[in-house]
Amino acid sequence: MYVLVNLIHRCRKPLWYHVPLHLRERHVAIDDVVIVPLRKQTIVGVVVDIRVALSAQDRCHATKDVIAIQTMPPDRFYAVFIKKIAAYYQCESIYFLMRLRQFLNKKRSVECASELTHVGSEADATVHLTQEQQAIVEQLKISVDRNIFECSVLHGVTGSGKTEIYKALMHHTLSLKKSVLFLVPEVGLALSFQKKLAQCFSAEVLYGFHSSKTIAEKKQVWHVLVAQRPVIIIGVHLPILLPINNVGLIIIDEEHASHYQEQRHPKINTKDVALIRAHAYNVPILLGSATPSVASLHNVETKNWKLYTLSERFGGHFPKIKLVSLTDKKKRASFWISNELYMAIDDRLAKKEQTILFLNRRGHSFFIQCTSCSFIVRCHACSVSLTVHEHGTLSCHYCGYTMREPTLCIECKSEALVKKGVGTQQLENIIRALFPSARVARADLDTTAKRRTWEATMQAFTAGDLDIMIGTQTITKGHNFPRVTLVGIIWADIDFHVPFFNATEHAVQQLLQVAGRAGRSTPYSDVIVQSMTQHDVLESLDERLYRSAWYVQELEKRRLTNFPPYKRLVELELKHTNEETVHQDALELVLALENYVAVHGLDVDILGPAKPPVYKIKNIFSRKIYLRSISFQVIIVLYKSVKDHKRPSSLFFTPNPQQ
DNA sequence: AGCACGCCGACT
DNA sequence: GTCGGCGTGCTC
Repeated sequence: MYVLVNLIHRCRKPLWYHVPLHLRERHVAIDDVVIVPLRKQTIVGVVVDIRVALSAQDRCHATKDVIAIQTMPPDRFYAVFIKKIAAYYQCESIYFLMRLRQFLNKKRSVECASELTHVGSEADATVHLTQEQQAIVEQLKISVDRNIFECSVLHGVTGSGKTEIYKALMHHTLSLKKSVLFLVPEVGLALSFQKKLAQCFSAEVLYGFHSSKTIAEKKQVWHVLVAQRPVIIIGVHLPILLPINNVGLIIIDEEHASHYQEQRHPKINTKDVALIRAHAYNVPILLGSATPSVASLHNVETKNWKLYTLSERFGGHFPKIKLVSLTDKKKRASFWISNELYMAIDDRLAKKEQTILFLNRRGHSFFIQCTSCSFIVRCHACSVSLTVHEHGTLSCHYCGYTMREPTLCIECKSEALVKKGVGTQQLENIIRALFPSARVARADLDTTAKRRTWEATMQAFTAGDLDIMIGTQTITKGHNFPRVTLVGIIWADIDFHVPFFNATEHAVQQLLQVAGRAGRSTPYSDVIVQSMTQHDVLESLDERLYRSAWYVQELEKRRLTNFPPYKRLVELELKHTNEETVHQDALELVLALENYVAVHGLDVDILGPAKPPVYKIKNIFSRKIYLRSISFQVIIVLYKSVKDHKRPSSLFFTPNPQQ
């Protein structure tokens, strides 16, 4: 017997292998995962065809033997699901299996890993719900019971207790012997949720599955899935691709987060894949957020998605929001701290209350420039300036390249080097100088290596051992600090002018998330929003007005500019080591696309080619082209007409791109 | 993806 | 004459 195997190796041609006698009893089938030799390596592949004997033309090579047939967790919908996402991302199914590679590889020894020994008391299963929460849970339970595909958006203002609803639904799903996929947009959140949920679920049903878990811990999950036990799996990207036969509910928390899209190609978006999975498995999916995405809210209007609202805070009250211009020099205590913010911080210190200072410094950041020749220290491999870090080093956010801070200008040898922009480190120094007696800490999560100190900072802040915490996006989500009565946003409009259709959406969501850290258990609290320019969005920066004011305005803007959710958008990215080559390829690709659209009379807009803001990463140049249409299927037809053209650059397809 | 093969430039 | 750059193409 022979099998045709698609290799996990970006080897485009499937190859024939012989199934030796001792493996025949395993009844190899199409879509089975097998381990086969290739040259001197052993690699994983998927069976795509089976023959009793090979014809003469197929047998031109001496076929090698299959080494093993891999035991996968049983999952009757898995093959169909993988085929659907392969069609959505216009790539081969094998790419998705590559993400699960470490579980498929030879080392079978780990498969019989011993059961974890559980320590600690049995978890307390009681969940206390408000009437508002209880009513929502009862509605959602019905779709879990009935096993039907249903999308629900849970719009719960910050501090309204969305987690309590998740908990109740998790209990219910487990009681039906079904599993829950619980997804959050970053590892730090996955860790803190696991801690929180461990108080009401035993370690036998609660599993984390993400990059900060060891391989042994992940193998443990694999083992549990093979055994088909009903479990809760918490993660970011990977869990949505696991074969789980008994999924009963998928929960996407912070569903607005752009982080759900992976950074490397194919740029899988966990939320989109989860929607496809829920549909393929006929299970309900719950999308929770204090600031639901425009796309999800629009689906409530047009696609019969359900919308549930938690409009009251569990404890505490909503903060008072104050807008302050940063441009008036006379009104500043320091360059980045307005008088209003200074007075407010001073007031909280006197009252022994806590302050969060938020600085969003993605992209433009803290760099070194020469004042005599205006040279900026840049990365040699990426098209970005190097960022100033502690201990006199400069490093690149994209490739990690690090160098010592120069004392002379590299270009003109002048000594007139200045640090420009604002960074959390610099802000910390300013705050320490302004408030020498305050206990100040910084919580930015640049490297995963710093996770320990980051957690320690979070804990100290929660316990009240700190007065002021300075941080970036990582402090915007999830955490509950009861003693915070002041949130200062240093530079609110920093991201408003990013050239992407949903730039303001992401900026507003982030600002509301961080503003929501204030007043979790106090009757009063303030948010001071500092900005460089006047912006009408900032005027209505109140989460209670999110749907009634901001969303309505933003939706109208999208309609007028022909962007999602009114049109479907796909990003094509070309990459090559030579900039001239990628530029030529992009021009030719646009011509080919325009030609096909004209000949076949398709209703598709072709935007670009554009040189992206960061056009070189690790010495690879990039160009982007956007395809826009009412119909995703028409975009696919158009893409298929050009994807296999011969060109030096590699071409990548990203549906529903998130800036 | 690796790894081998192969065709041109630099060097003992 | 040989060493080694990496461009091209194959892997059952």
